[in-house]
Amino acid sequence: MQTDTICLGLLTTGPKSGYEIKQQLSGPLNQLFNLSYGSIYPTLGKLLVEKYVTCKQHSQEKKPDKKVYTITKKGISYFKHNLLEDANSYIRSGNYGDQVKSEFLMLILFSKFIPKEMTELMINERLLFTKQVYQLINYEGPLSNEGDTKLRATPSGIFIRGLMSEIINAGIKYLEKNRNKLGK
Amino acid sequence: MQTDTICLGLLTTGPKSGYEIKQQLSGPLNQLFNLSYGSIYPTLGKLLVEKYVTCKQHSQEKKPDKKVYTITKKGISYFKHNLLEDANSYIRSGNYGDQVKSEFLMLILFSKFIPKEMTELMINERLLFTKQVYQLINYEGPLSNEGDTKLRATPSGIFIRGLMSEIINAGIKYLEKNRNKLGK
DNA sequence: TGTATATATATCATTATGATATATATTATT
DNA sequence: AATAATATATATCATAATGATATATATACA
Repeated sequence: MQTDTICLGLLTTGPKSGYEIKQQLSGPLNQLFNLSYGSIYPTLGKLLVEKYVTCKQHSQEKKPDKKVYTITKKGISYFKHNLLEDANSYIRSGNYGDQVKSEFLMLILFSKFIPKEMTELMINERLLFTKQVYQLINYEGPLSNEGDTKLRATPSGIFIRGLMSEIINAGIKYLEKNRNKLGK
Repeated sequence: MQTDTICLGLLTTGPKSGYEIKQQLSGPLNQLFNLSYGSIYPTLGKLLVEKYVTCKQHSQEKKPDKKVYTITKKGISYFKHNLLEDANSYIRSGNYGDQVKSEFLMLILFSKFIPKEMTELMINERLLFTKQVYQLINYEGPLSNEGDTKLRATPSGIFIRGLMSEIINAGIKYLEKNRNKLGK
């Protein structure tokens, strides 16, 4: 899925800044699709030129100016069109897996070349991190991010949240039970 | 982790062609780190120039020429050095998560804009695919790929295989139980 | 007979990353 | 009280990676 489709998709739940789009993609619901600022900001610029979004500059007293983007009618139909094309090519592609780059698992794969205290440290940090993500996903209280709040209430948001929760939990449980088998 | 480090790391288990490196990264043990041919072949070229690997051209009767790369002593020490740097910066980074691009989950996230028969199809294909991956991971018989056979026997290979198996299984179980909740 | 898949390498336009720059407020540390 | 680090916010750009395409042959399949 292209960056423009993802940006527009996230804008369907309400106006957002580039910073908020990035936040949402790194936030509790997510880790489904990483995007850097270097691709988000230029994409929003292009979407503005092509009138798929409009932009309002909010000057805040205590923070830098915030550019809030709103999806247009043209943008919505463009998004829907792209999404259907993506769904079609996903089905036809024969490749139903995800694209993953796991620094952690590659380091574990080559862990026989790494001092075992270092590997232990890596596993400790990874466990702490994934437990935090697990708690964020299962957190039921109010969220500061509007987009996350809305997504959390939709069927797909609930579905994905549950899926991520199960997967992350399986990873935590496995790491805790089997980490001792790594060091031989 | 850079492409050169990964290529050298996979070559520590024995000589390989670019095609076999790609195979191993898409194979049963893996999906830990995707790399395209467009980054594997130029990287092997650079590693050859810098004498981190040697190359023997095997002309096969029925297939195109195969360039088999072997890691040198210089390559091994370069690999170990890079790996320790990567492990260090992983620990210091504060970012212990993975980089993921899941076309499937992004399509599910926006599934309210997709006809439900199409979403059903997508989920069916995804389930078939992940079940196949699960079987490949848990397959105990002989493997055609030498590198996979060797990796399967190492502690880190066994560890990662077990982890992937648990995670994939959690995903399958969740999808089967909860797919009906998506369409409302 | 024609088509699709597997083996095998290579290139390249387009896209994405990761680092860096800029600026300010708040929180944490020494 | 001073300093460092983190959070908010946008933007650019050199470098790196992807995804598509090209080339060539064999086998399996319909």
